[in-house]
Amino acid sequence: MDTTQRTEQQRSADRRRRELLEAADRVVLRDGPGASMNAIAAEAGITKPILYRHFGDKGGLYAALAKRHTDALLEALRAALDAPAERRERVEATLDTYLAAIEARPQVYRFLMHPSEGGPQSDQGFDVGLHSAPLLRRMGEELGKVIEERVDLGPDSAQLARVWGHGIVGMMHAAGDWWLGERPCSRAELVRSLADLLWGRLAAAGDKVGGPSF
Amino acid sequence: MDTTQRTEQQRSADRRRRELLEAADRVVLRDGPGASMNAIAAEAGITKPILYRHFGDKGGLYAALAKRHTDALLEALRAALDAPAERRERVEATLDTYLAAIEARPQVYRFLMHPSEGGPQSDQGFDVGLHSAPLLRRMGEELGKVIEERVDLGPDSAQLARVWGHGIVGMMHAAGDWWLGERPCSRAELVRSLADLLWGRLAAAGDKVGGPSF
DNA sequence: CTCACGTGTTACTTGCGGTAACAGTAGCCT
DNA sequence: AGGCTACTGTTACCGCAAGTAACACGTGAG
Repeated sequence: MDTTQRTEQQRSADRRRRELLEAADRVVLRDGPGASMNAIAAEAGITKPILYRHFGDKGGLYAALAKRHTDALLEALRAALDAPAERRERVEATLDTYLAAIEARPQVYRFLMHPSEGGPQSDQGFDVGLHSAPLLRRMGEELGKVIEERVDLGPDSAQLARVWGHGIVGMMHAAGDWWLGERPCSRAELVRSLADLLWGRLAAAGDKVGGPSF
Repeated sequence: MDTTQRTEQQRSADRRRRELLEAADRVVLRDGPGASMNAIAAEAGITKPILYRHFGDKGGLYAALAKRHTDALLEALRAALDAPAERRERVEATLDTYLAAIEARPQVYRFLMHPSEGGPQSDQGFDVGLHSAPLLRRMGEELGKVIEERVDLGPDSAQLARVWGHGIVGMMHAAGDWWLGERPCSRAELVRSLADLLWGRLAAAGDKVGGPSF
């Protein structure tokens, strides 16, 4: 049987794969999301066809690359989410974890969310919709699950929790994206503002009376 | 003076421009967001360089195309947002307006948000980050302004309102995107769920006691 | 020794965005 | 009238990136 040999070679292949991914990571961080397959292959010290043998096409490489970061981020979020603390505290910790991650590695973040906006002639890229969506979807689904597990929402809780999961993730993402671009306030303030929003402060606030021109 | 002639020709150019945009619209709706400049030119009955003379580059065409739809959507949202009604009603109307729009024209929506995911060899596209962001940004800014105008948030209201504007838009967008893909419930239910979230139901709900494995 | 197989290469095709360089046509000026 | 300008349109091309075919080297098994 060749099982032993096969596993041997598979290990070798896996190691190469990891090396290639790390090289791709370096290139993406340096050249921005518009990195070409040629550039990645060069960084890895090899040539294009090998990349294609390992990852099929550019989407495959991207997916593998995204999965690494996505998994790491999701794990951090899960930790914040599952901490034994008050709900508000957990929510703030989760928001802060996410925002800290995108603040610490904006290049990675931009790669995952908005590929192809780095280089001079820029685009020439692949697709984001096919990959960024999965990241947000996964986050939304996970959060939905956690909400359903830990919060008592009465009937239809499953549906409601999923809606909220995706909605909250989207809120976090959009606000984070905007914040990262404009930096209008500190991270802590942003976290607090968003938590306040989730805590119903919009409903609780009063109308402004002396509105303009009404 | 050649002002008359100039305006004359400008009008002609504007008409052509509109025709080209409509052709582009048709192609994008048919071929998905991966439509090539050649295809658009062919649909318009002309050839590529004319498109480039009118729009500069693909980004220009995309921006013009996006602006049409974006403006229309924003106007509808403004109407729902500025209606003379209770706040919760206005919020629900706005959410419903947005969701109805993306439900009615999912192709347009997918083009604006996730270009390049239609065709078989798909990508080969331009960038979305540079264009979808502006749409969400504009919506977030507008909503933030309205919130600041109409809701009494105490000190720091400007900042808070902007954060909330972007956050709520992101929530709406992510939930709508997910909903559009999976259709897990009716539009009305989704609107209600999201409004409930904004109304602080997350904070108000109790913990689930018999959690699994804790 | 040879044969299969995995790793690597060069050299190519295809298809895109984008750009010259050229051709026809309308109106204006003298 | 006849030429000048300005616009619209074309064909043919460049550059570049994704993806592929075909060939070359090394190595362990029979």
